Amino acid sequence: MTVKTRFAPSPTGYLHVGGARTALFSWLHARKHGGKFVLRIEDTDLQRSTAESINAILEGMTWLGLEYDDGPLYQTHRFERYNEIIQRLLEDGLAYRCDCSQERLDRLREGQMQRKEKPRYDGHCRGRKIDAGSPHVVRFCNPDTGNIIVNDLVRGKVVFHNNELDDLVIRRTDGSPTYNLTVVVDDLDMGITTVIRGDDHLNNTPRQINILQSLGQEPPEYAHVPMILGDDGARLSKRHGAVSVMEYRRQGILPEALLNYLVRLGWSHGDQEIFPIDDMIELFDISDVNRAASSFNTDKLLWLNQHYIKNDDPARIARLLSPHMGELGIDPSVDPPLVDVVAAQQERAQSLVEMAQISAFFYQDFEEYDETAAKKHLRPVAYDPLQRMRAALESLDRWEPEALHQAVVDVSGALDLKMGKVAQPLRVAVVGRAASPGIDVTLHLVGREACLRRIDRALDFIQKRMDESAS
RNA sequence: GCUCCCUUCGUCUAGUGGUCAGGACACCGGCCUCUCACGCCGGUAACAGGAGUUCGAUCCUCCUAGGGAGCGCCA
Repeated sequence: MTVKTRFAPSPTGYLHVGGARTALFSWLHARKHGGKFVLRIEDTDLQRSTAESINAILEGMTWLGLEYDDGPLYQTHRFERYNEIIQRLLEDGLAYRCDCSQERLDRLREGQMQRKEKPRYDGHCRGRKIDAGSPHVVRFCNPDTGNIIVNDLVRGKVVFHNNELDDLVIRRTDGSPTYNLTVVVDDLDMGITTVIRGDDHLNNTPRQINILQSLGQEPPEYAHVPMILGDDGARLSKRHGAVSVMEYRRQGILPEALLNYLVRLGWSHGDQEIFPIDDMIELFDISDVNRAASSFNTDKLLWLNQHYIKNDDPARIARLLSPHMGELGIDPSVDPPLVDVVAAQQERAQSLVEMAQISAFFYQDFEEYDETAAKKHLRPVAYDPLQRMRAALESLDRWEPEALHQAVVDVSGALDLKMGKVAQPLRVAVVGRAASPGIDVTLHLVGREACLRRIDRALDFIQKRMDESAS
């Protein structure tokens, strides 16, 4: 049988990293086994489902490259089918109408809680004949005895007792079907062989198996993967920072870095840390996923991100960096070529946002010197070296890295100074900070005109300092 | 409250009835070096607790503690 998995989010928010990870696992499982991966939108909650949310989910899936072979399928388009099944269950006596009032249910619940029992429906309407024309819900007639055994691919064997379960509502008063019914019907109709989802659904599984069996069907395989926690061990939420997949894109994370990070959360293959997509598909095995929840660690994600930035084709990184430059008000299509900037900065940034920030000086004069850098390097002792550097640079007829490097070496030699004594003031003068790519590449990319202009500015700056201390 | 699930360095994890309990991120040293970064070398750091089984338990069993999920006319 061909493997078929699905990702079935409810469109009530953004695609968050936890959802993205279960989607990734499902996708990997399908790809590994040459199967199909389906995207299904569980939008039966008409109050909370929104079109924006659907778009956000689709956008997130696309960005991550988790392409689906079928879908998106919408549950709201399938109400007829669900009703057909509900009707069948009613006719077979496996479901029944219930008109218990909210008050009665509340009272029942309250009494059970007081007696320290698990709150659940008491089957009051099971034997009653309720007119189909009057307001009612439909409940599934859950077996009273026996066990349900789930052989979970991640959890192993989990046993549930039917006497712990109750008769759940499968159709609301307004005629709409509920989650536990729709999942069962959809997974069945779509031929899903492996249900991979968050472990918050583990407790729903026996109910769904019961419905499935009452329809005369065999349950699919299940794999309940643990959730993702925040740095502090609490359930991941907005206060931990970014939870939306698209937020990571805004923060300059590469999709392959996020995927690599997510696949290693709760899963591993020996000591391997770097997993390009093809490796993941080859090596991933859903049954190797850990049972315990794991905490999201942004530092490690950034490390992976830096790894991918560092090792990727500069042209691609430049393309991805471009919008982040735009955010800073820089037109990335002017000189120097963004690809050259990327090549120079590739090992120096953990994110595209950071790369944009540390690369702005290539395109525009900086506002102010970094205070400590100026204090340390733009001092009176640096005046003479800077002035000589300016002269040397001005007379240079080739503005190329080798020639620029030689110029710095020559000036240091002439003054009998270590190279750093010349290069650092020069760097601060040209970039405004104490850190940048190699001084030769930096000067080259900034360009002659801007370099000379900024050196003059630095000389003025030092002159002013000297004047001030003299008076 | 009841049912189900989980527990190895701060974090992600490997691991076996006998290991100096391994790797990665982070952190701390050092090297490289015009700065930063990269890279390289080294270091700190963990089997939740208690019983039992066993010649021997991180590993098997039970209990406790802690964490999580579910118990909706939400999904």
